[in-house]
Amino acid sequence: MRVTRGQMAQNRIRILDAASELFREKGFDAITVAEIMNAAGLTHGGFYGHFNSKEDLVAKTLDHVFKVDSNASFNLSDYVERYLSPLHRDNPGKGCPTAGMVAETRHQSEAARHAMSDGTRAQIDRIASGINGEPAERRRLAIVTWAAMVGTMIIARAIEEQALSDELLTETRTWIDEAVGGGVQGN
Amino acid sequence: MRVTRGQMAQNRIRILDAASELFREKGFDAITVAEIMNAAGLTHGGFYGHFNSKEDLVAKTLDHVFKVDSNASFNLSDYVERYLSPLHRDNPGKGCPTAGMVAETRHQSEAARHAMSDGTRAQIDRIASGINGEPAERRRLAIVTWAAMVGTMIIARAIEEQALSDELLTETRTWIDEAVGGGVQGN
DNA sequence: ACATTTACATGATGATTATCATATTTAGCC
DNA sequence: GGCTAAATATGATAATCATCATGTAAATGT
Repeated sequence: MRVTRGQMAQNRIRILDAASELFREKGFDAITVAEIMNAAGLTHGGFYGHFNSKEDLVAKTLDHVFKVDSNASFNLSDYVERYLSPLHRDNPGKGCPTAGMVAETRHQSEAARHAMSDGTRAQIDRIASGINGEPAERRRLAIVTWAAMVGTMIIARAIEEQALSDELLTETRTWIDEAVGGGVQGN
Repeated sequence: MRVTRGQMAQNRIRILDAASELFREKGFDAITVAEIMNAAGLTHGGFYGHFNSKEDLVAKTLDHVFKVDSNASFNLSDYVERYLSPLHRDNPGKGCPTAGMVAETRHQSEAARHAMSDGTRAQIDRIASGINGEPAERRRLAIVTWAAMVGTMIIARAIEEQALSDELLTETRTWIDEAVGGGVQGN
């Protein structure tokens, strides 16, 4: 049955939101088009009215999730504390799109990798804006901080030994506090 | 046709080596059992004489690759320089097993995640052994260094924009040189 | 109001792929 | 040297899934 223009636009968002969460949670390959549509409250057939292919959806999902992400207010210390937490580690579906999807993005379309470029650049700029010092130093520290956060989260999620996983989170957080804490701007 | 005990053992290694390279290159899901067996010079049917399932192979491959890895001689500065290079970024199949497989390991069996734990712990110890200072500080810096290396490589491989990708490699390398360079032991 | 288009549902289809069944050959043991 | 079991090859099978085909109802424009 046909629906309103507005309803259709809303459905599209619901699909993107569902895809975003499911992809972060289980990965692009493990999630089926039908599962995404179901999570969005629709059936699989309608999918191709919204997207050209699953590949297309992946790219659009990355665009979408980085757009949403950029609207949040940002305080570096708070962000790092929430990021490097067991809660975040244990809930990838609601968590950082980069930590959840970067690695798989390597095998995706150019459009998807382009979206990841944009998300990465924006994130580095955002982190750099929370650091004091010379521009070049701020940028370098922002890159290392972001890489360490993402790397720590991905490793922490992959390993079985919880004590080690916890330690990675704690130690990286402590290091960032020290390296960047003195340079944090604002409160 | 039946083969020698020795030949069979060698075939097993060939399967593990092939799996190791293909998994790093394309990911666990994208590679089929048949492809691995072909790369090992065998056909798909023989697979189940060596492993119980593909899931089993994934775990055994991680065990195998971290075992091989641990035999290499180790100098931190050289290692970091080779690691954070475009050559390494562009050849994941021959590259770091962690960078190539950690993210996907989250969705694998407990045995696989256990192997990843062991590999991670060994790697952190190895890096820490290349740093000077108090034990706790060495360990923390080793964790951050490793997380930043892995994170940088995963992101650098995922993004489309080469200039940004190159920059990530360079900046993380520069940071490690500064942070750890003064603390490097030996030559 | 009507005609038409469209958004979505239901129900194929064809490809892929892990795993199993069976055949074949020969190593390992007597 | 011959027997037996093992290692691999060849050839199913059954499930999964992206995508397509078609139906249906209601929204949109006149």
